[in-house]
Amino acid sequence: MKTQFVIDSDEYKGQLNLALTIKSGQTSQPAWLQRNGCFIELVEIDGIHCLIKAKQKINDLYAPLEIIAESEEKVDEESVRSCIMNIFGLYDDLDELNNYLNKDPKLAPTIDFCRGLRLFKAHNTFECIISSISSANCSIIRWNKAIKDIKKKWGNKYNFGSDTFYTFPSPAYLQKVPEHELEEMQRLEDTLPKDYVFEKNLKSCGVGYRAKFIIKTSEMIQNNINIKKLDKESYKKAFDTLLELPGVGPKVADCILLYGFGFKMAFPVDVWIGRIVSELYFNGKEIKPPKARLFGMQKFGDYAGYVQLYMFHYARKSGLLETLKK
DNA sequence: ACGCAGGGCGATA
DNA sequence: TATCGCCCTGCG
Repeated sequence: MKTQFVIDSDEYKGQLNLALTIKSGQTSQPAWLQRNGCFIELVEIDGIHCLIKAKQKINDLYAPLEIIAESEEKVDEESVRSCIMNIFGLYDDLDELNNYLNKDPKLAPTIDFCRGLRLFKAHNTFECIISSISSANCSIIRWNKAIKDIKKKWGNKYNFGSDTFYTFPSPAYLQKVPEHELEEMQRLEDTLPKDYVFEKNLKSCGVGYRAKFIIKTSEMIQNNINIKKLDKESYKKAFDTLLELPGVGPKVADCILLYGFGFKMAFPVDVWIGRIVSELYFNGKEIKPPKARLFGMQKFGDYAGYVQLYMFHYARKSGLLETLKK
């Protein structure tokens, strides 16, 4: 089945730069596959796995967003539409955001660098949680590869034409996978061929010491902690709940809340955001992450998530980041 | 080769 | 409550 439609710029507020939104290196989900100017990902909508193709003409921030959804069963077009609107941050009012940024002399310069940049939300909250845990103390390339490996080893395979995609495994499934080679070996003891290659364990995905965090977190989400209702909670309560998960500290929790659950007042502080805040608002005096986080949340309120996104992209593109490296 | 970057954790005061 | 060494791997 194929569902095809367009989202015009008059259906949301402000501009859209689809490519920038997807590629701005946000922590929550691996980058979408890019081919022939299309961005492609397998997304579950109303319980149906759909191959989503998203396309926007380049160099026109008001160009319509063209969507094609392919699935075996028929999927409701309105469901696809609202899912896409959410993923690409099209419910956010960028005109209003720019007005806000304009009032702060430190933030006004970010506007020109970030036109049409929106918060790229995760389509699978569990995947978002595991991605965020994997991203801690880790480069983007490395955790992206780790997530890809996890999907390939334990996800369900979907073929669309010549393309193969994998779902992200469920918590119930992921809590049971072997942590490392030794555990994989012990489980297979009786049936082991002589030349067996141990590669179906979490560590072989390159997650390092985070393997045990990932398994324990999967177990807790399966058994104790209900993440389905997290977006109905207050920010504070949801934050504290996430901190119970192993491998989740303040930065990771805020990424999950912002990109996975849409809490726009979250202000995830990594070393870079910490340095940028110190530079812009404290004359370069070092502000430690917990302080920077509180400062950001108090100063920017419901804009905190966007401010963090815009600050980082601005710092990267303006050369500020380079000067902060030393 | 080898030292460092990147968050969270557990032990320390 | 804050600080510190360690965890793992890719990169320069």
